[in-house]
Amino acid sequence: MLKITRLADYAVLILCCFNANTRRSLSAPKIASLTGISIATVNKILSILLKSQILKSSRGVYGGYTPSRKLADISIKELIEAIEGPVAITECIKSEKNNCNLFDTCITKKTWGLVNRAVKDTLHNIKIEDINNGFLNINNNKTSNERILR
Amino acid sequence: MLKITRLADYAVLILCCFNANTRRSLSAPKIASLTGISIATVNKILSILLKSQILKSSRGVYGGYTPSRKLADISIKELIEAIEGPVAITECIKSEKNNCNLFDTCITKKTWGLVNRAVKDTLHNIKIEDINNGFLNINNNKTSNERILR
DNA sequence: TTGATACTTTACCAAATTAGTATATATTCA
DNA sequence: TGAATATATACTAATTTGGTAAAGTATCAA
Repeated sequence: MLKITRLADYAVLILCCFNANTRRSLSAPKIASLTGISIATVNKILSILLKSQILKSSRGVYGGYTPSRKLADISIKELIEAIEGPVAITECIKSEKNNCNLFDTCITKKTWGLVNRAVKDTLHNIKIEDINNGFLNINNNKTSNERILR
Repeated sequence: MLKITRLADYAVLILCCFNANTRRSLSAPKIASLTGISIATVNKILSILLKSQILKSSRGVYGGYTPSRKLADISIKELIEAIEGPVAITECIKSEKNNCNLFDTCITKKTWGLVNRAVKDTLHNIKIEDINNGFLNINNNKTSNERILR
């Protein structure tokens, strides 16, 4: 199904807990209580986001997590890819390594490549800050209007 | 993962076997040999597309399948939805029925609604005929450029 | 130095989804 | 009547997913 995983969904929700202005770090238990996600699951996600260097952390009593970059620079696409790996709406997109028997003869491969790019662009253009501001403008950028893909 | 199922992928490939000009019907074995998909799997997909009234069929020695409508009017979105059900990139999109514990409090719900619409639009704008012509213009229509979603 | 708080890593498992196949039946027409 | 075709249902193996558990390591303040 054309669906992101629940963990990726959670990752976005978690990033939305941080405030663009105050540089406050948040502990995992705090995030769990803010979002309603279980602490174990929160931990799992945070450690992935840490490895992807989207978050940084500090240990100890006053430890916690903070975004490594501005919320205006962190996109939904990044978060989804941190959790799920590269966005690839079909098998043939993610691989040189031919994981589909039809790879060589298939005539729709090219199409999926284009669709994939369109989806990725959409996800890339939505930043956490946009969500927090409650204001979203989901358009491809102007250049995409002239883009004729073949 | 943000991926369509392989069967949905196949469905698109199968529709691409039909020719916009000749109204020839194709048998399941013929489609299997054209695409390289196994006959059993082809049968499975064809019967789904039949129920969705995207294809019509006739039995008997000269039987086979034909698209119910023009290839210019059949979108990728339709085919994906025939196989997988409505496009819903998150749990909260497809349901009144609250399948996510966070439904009531979640602040990203609205965002996913907008992303979902953008993805659906993209898929809707690609028709089988476009693929067969090898010419694709994946843009949202002009009105979408002015669309400010909030 | 000790204990509370928090991060970190790894592994596990149940449930759901997916892909593919198999089997049996019905219809058409030469 | 038999060959070619559609139609329907059920089954299974493999994979993915969501969620949890357990056993650490680090920091800091009392």
